[in-house]
Amino acid sequence: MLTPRSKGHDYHHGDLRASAIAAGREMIKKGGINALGLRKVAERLQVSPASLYRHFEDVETLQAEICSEVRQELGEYMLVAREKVPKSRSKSLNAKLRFRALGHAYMDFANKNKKLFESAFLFRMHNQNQDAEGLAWNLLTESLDELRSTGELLSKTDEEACMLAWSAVHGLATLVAQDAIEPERYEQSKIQIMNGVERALTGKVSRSAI
Amino acid sequence: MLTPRSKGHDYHHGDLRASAIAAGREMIKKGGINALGLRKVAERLQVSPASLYRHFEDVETLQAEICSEVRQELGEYMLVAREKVPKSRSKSLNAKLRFRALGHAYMDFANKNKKLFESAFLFRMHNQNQDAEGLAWNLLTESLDELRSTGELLSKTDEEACMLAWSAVHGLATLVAQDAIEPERYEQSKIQIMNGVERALTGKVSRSAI
DNA sequence: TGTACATCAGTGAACGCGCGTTCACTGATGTAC
DNA sequence: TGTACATCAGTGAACGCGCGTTCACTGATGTAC
Repeated sequence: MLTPRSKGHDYHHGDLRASAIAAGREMIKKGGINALGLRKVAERLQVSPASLYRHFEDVETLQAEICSEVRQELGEYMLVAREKVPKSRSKSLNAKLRFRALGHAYMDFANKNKKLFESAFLFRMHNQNQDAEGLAWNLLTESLDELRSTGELLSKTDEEACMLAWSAVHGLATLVAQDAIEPERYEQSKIQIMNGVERALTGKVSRSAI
Repeated sequence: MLTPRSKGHDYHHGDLRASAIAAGREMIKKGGINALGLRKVAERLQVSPASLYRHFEDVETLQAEICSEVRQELGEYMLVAREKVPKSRSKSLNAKLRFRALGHAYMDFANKNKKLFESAFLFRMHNQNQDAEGLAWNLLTESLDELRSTGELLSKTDEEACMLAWSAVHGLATLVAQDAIEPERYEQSKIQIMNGVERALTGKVSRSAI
């Protein structure tokens, strides 16, 4: 069970599949979805183009798998951010802070990974609709449940809460990913969005939440 | 000054530039930004590929001009919708209705012209930053001024109003354009967004506005 | 422990394709005389 | 009104390029005996 590297130039790559996804991810990260190409991935991995067909049906499958992976990353990024929120005495404040952390994380991910974020939603595989986008979405509804259970959610707004929160946060994320927001205004904008959403959902904005 | 058509097969096209933009627009409308190609446009117009270089520096210029035109269309679509709003007695109700009309129009345009909308913001020409996107944006700030002058805008929200309104509306527009919203839920979602935004900006939602 | 063999992840050469762009050209048009 | 000429929007053929995909192949690996 020695590592295959030890034997001369490895005829077998080791884990070409994972490497291809990682390499493709980097290409999208740098140049957007159109920068990804099967031949370019092969060249980057010092491997023949044909070899990739052992692992992916075609180039679209590769695209879709990378995008799915990025959506998963986004969800995990949000999860981590939420868990970092320090516990506060008040349950309701806690719920608000956790909610805001999710929103911030979503937008920050888009800001840090503009091209990846932009691409992630362009190709959804039809076979698995709610795998990864589901994670971000589930975190949102979970968070709204939390707010609701502490009585912070205006009863009138309950139905529309999800839609508004999602659209507003996704909207700014999209704008920042497309460089439509001046970088120096981003942090401020992010807070404005969360304030607006919080005001719409709860009728006010907690000072300590800002 | 007879129409050039009258003379056999027209060697000169008439207005190749405008035709090319129109043809390109249709291609993007059907197949997204990647469906646009210089050779395809030429073929569609029954014209040699080289002829297009009399009117466009390269294919990117053509792309950019089409996208700019679509942004202009979007603004005009909003303008028309706003002017259709019947005048009401109350100035403040009037301002709200006009505001909502703008938001609805923005999202409706995206819903009716998914691919065009999606593409419109992908390519902004660097030479003219605020021509056409400016129109939609200017209508928004104009509308917020209107709300402010009737005293409907919460003073606290003033700074963030613009950002929230823009992000929320643009967010749903993006989602619907990418087929991330089930068609039968679109109308409802649209209203939810505008209710949420209005609540965030004014602290309440007028019954007569829904 | 050594040998024969099936497996299958890789190779490398070739395929056809459509793309954007170039170039020397042609012929319709409007203008000057 | 008729003719010579400059203009310039079109032609059509060719360019090189990079792409996704295919195919018969090769050789490293693990397994059965």
